[in-house]
Amino acid sequence: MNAHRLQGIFGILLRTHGPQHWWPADSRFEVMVGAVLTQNTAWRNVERAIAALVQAGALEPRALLALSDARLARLIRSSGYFNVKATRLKALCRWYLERGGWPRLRHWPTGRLRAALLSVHGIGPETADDILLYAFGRPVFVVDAYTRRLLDRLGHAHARAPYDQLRTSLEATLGPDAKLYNEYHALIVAHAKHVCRPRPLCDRCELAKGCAARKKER
DNA sequence: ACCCAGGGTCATA
DNA sequence: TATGACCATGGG
Repeated sequence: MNAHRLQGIFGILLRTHGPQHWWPADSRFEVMVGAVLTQNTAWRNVERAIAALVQAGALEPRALLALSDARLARLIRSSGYFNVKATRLKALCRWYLERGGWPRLRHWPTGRLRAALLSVHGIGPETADDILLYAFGRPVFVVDAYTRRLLDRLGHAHARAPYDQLRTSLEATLGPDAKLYNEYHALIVAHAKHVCRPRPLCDRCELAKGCAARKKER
């Protein structure tokens, strides 16, 4: 799939859904926390968990680390997998503080930052890339299940390829552009939520023209 | 009652 | 490399 096609898809998504203004958070640290909490979880449930952390004054790395595991798990209960995610949040906070937080990490080259994030227990490729793009502003294309599903339906050759293969393919085609990647990923999520559900309703959007799932249903 | 949601780890083949 | 079990809440 060439650059023109990818940009065309972007244009359709943008016209259909409008600018998304992502990531919905008030701070870089909130982006990082949200990236962990939203792992395989509806955003609605994450919002409640973040509100509880704010209420507890724990949306800050030191304050979060000061909580007991049980207390933290209770606060983020609504986001599901709360025991797992409590451990992951603490691991991320420790990593963040031990390296001097934003004042230091902001100077790290993207490759080193990505490798470091991936070394944190519970931070996989998508969570790392959410943080790189939306907290650090790095030109990294975030790939998620929605991205694969959409690109697969539209006939992208690497839609089912391993994570980094698809990511680097998209980045190579589009060129490094954090603003574009920011909006593109947000639009894909918006599209998945409002139009292109697992049972495709592609008739409602312009992408219907190239949608394999729609062709199959007819 | 079932499926899905802005994944990741670990054990196994 | 590629499956499958597991983690768990909340909405449709």
